[in-house]
Amino acid sequence: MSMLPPLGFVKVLSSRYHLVVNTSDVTATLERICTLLRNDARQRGLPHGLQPVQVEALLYLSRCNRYSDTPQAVADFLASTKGTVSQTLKVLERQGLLAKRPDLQDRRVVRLRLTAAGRELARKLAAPAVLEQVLVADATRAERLAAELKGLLGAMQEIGGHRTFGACHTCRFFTREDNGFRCGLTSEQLTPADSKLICREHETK
Amino acid sequence: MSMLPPLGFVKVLSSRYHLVVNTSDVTATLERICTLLRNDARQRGLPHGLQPVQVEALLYLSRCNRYSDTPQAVADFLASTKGTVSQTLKVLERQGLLAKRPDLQDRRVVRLRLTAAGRELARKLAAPAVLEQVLVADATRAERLAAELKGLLGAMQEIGGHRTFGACHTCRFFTREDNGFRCGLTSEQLTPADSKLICREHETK
DNA sequence: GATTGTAGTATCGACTCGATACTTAATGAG
DNA sequence: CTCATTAAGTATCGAGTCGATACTACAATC
Repeated sequence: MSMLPPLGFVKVLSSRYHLVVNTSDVTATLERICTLLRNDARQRGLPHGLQPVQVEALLYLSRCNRYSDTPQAVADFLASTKGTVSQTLKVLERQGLLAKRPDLQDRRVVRLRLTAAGRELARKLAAPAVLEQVLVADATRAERLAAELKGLLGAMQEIGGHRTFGACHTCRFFTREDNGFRCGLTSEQLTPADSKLICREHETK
Repeated sequence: MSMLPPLGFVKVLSSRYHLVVNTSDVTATLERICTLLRNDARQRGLPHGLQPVQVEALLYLSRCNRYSDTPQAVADFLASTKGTVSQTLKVLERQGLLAKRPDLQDRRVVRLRLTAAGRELARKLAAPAVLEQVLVADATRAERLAAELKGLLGAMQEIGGHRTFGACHTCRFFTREDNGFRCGLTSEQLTPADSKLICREHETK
C-alpha cells in the first residue's frame, strides 16, 4: 500500500485568512457537482429522447446570435470536434428540432436554426430541476455563487484557450449609439434582443 | 419568434445586498464549467484509454473505504445504475486496473480493489490540469470556492436524495477514543488513514 | 493558378447508458 | 422452516457519443 500523495495535490496558503485550502478538495467537490448536474441533464432530456450533449447543443442554439449559429461554433462551445458535433446535429435535425440552411456569404458554412418545436423544447429544458431549487432556497448563496463561478469560468477559459461565449452586451466590441447598439467587429446594428444573446466572437472588456 | 422567458427563469431578490441575481445565469455558467471540466477529464483519460466515467470510477475506488468498494456503491456515487456500472467495471477489470473478489459476509456482494497499476493511474489522473492552474493562481479564490461549492453540493445532494459520500472523519457516526477512532455504525476501529477516506454510509453531523 | 486553410460530412470501433430479463443470495413474515 | 420479497450483480440490445481518419467543397493567400 503506497502512501504517496496524488500528483498535483497542492496546498495553497491564503495570505488573507491564513487558512490552508487544498486544491484537490475543490476539485473533488466540483467533479461531483458535475456528475450530479450531468445526470440531472440526462434525466431532463430522457423523456424527450435527448442525450445530455444534445440538450447542451439545443440550449446553446436557443441562446446564440446570428454570428454563432454554425456547427463549428457549437463544436467550440461544447469543446468538442466538428466531426462529433456533426453527428449530434444530424440527430437533432432528424428529430425535427433543427433546420440547416446554407450560408449565402460563405458557401462552406451551414447555418442552424431551431424549429418551433426546437425552441419550445429548449424552453422546457432550460430549467435544471435540482439547481433551481437550491438557488431559490438561498438567495445570498446564489449571489455569491454567481460571482465565484463566473470568475472561475473566466480563468478556465483563458488557461484552456477557449472562447468566452459571453453575452453580446458584455463584449469589448459592443458600442452604444444614439438610436441603439452596434457591433464594432461586424459594424452591424444590434437590437436590444440581440445584445442579450451569446456570441462566438465575444471578448471580455 | 416567441419572446417567452424560459421556464424556471427565476429572479431572486437578495435581502442582504438588494441585488437581483437570476438563477439561470448561475445555471448557464455552471453547466459550461461542467462541459469544460468533463472535457478536461476526457483529455486526461484518453492517453490511457479511459472514458470520463471510467476516470471517475477509478478515482472513487482510490479514495473510498472498505465499506464502499462495491459496484452498487460506485453506481450510487456516479448517480448511475448498477447495470451501466457493471459494464464500466468490466472494462476496468479487463484493463488490469481492478480486481473483483467475493465478499465473505454477503455472498451476493462483489468487492472491488484497484491493482497496483490502477492505484498508480489514479494518482496520475487525480490532477485536473485546468483547475489546478486556476486555483494555484489565486489562493483566496480557491478558499471561497471550496466553501461555496461544498455548500452547493450539500444542498444538491439533499434535494436530489443522494448520499453525501463525505470523508469518514466528518461523519456523525465518527467517534474519537483514547487510542484512536471508531465508527459508530459498524462499531469497528478506524486507522487515521481510514478516517480520511470516502464512505458510502456517510451522514452529515 | 496552385497551394494552403477552413467548414462540414461519412465511417469505423470502443464505450456509455436506459431498459429488460435474468441469477443468486439474504431477509422477513407466516 | 418455508415461501415470498428484496437486494446485488450480470448479460444483452439498441441508439447515441466521441476520437480518428479520410474525404469533399469552398475560400483565401501568395
